[in-house]
Amino acid sequence: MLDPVSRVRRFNRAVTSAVGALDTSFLGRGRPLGAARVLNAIGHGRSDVGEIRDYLGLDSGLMSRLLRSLEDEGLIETHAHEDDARRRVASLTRAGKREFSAYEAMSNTQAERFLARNSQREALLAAMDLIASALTRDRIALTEMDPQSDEARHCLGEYYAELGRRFKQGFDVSLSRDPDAKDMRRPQGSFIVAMSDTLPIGCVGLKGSDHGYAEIKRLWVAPSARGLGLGKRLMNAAEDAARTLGIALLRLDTNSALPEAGQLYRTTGWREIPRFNDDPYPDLFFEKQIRA
Amino acid sequence: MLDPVSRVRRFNRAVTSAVGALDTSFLGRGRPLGAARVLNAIGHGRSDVGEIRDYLGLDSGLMSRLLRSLEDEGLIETHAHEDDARRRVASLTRAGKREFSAYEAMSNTQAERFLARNSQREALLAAMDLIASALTRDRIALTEMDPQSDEARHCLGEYYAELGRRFKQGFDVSLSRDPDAKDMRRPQGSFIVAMSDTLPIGCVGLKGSDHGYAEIKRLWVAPSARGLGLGKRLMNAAEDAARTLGIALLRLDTNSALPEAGQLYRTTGWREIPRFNDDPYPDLFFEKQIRA
DNA sequence: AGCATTATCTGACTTTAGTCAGATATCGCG
DNA sequence: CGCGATATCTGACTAAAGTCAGATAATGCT
Repeated sequence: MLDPVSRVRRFNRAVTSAVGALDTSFLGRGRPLGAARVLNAIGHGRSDVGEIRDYLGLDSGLMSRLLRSLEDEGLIETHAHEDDARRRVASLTRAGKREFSAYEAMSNTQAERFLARNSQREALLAAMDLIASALTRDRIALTEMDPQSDEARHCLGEYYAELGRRFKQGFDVSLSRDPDAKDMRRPQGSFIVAMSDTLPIGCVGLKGSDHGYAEIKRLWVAPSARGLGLGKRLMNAAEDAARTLGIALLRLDTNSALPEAGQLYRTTGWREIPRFNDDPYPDLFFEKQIRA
Repeated sequence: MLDPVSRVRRFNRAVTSAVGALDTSFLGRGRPLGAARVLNAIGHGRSDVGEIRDYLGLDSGLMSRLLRSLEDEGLIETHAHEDDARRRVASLTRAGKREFSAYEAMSNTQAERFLARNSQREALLAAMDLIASALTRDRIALTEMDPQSDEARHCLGEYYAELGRRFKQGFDVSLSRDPDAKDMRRPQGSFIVAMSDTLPIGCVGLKGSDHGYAEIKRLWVAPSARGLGLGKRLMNAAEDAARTLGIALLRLDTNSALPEAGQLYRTTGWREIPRFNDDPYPDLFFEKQIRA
């Protein structure tokens, strides 16, 4: 049982039984699993009834009854949607929030126990990130975000750390031409984060300027998400953003110590040009004309 | 959402939905999940009705009805157990085997598709092994096996490959004092493999001799299973085997390039002794007196 | 205003899963 | 042989999940 397929199937069996255990523990709060799932979906911020139904894959009749039962328990309230009175919006009552926290606490303890029982903590977490990214690759969402949001700052931190590891001389942001956050916000520019579920796994910045071109900055993909074509998706999104901002010419700088980046640019219509700034880190410069 | 617990929970969500997808595809064969699970348990070699019931955690009434429905479909037959007519033994009919293969094919294709869709194949497999080992650590079974079984040879192959990587001068089995398989079979000795589900993840050999002592050889734990105390469990099992064989003195040789092994021996009652053989690879020698 | 579309809800089901109290047959052991 | 233990089965339930055909109400578009 050593071939790749058997290994995947062994993994499936192992997680199936672990997942089953969590479901069983959820039953411990005296509520059927279906109702518990709806309650948790609402707790995690999914308020729109239709959205919850899609997310959980429920029939509309069933969904309606589950909502009713949670309402009867006094855990949720529903209101008509502001802009469309056909739609309903659910929210937790005070009691619902308590109940939701109890489920959250169970999930958290279970996760903590798993981590505490095992000594290869960092290796396990990296393995989990990798597998989760592979499993959810079709559900990676690219979202425009503020360059100073938690998600963006996480990505940038990881990006700088990686440059520090990969450049022979290390990397110090303060020596680099660090773009101003405001140049990566509309209307000057844009900052796009790739989210897999709740985890930021990649980013790219579009930095506007008044030199007649905008720059692509801080393209980063988490190690656990490489090989999924995410770099290309981020670059496309950045180009789309540039188009909506009426920008026709893009430039970027990079370093030959990051060969996969250079490779990506060369195969997606970028053209090498002479140095156009005095940042000490980059040694490769590219330009791309985009058409609206 | 970057703290360890959130990462574990993101992983949980990702695999939950993947596992759910497989369950749904199992429904595609027009049979409720419960019946499909019983059929697959039988196909995987679990024939005893009680064993299946335990494995799947079913009530005896429910189990009985599921068996009956599979029988009505003509997929299985049940007979009284040879030695105990109260127990029943189930087996697949020809049609049952066909149906089972159809489920197997679905599981295999799903696994293959997952591997094919992702480029980091080896990294993914290693991550899956690691997580599966961590999740099933309580269910790792140590089994005495023939040193020439597939499982044993897999372990030995991995062991030699690892020595090759860790010894500065590499490792060539033919230069080492490779123990004869027959010295690691009863009644001379023993060979023990640690199985996690169907995957061999560790081994140890007990090599009998006529010098008044036996040797511990080929202690190996798969990288994905380190940190679970498996080395110690394997050593204990080998000592137990020695006791049942009436052996009172154990020796072993090892190399200082494998510090975790030396550490294990020192903390479990082994005492360093002078070189007792002319094998070119080891540079550390230990001995342990065991009491019956 | 009229009408097809959309979102949700209600009522009337069926199927699946699970529970529990006996019934039946066999076994191990004195 | 007799008796308590064990393995499975049957019947009679309940609960949960899921299905489906309308009903109701609001919306978007002409």
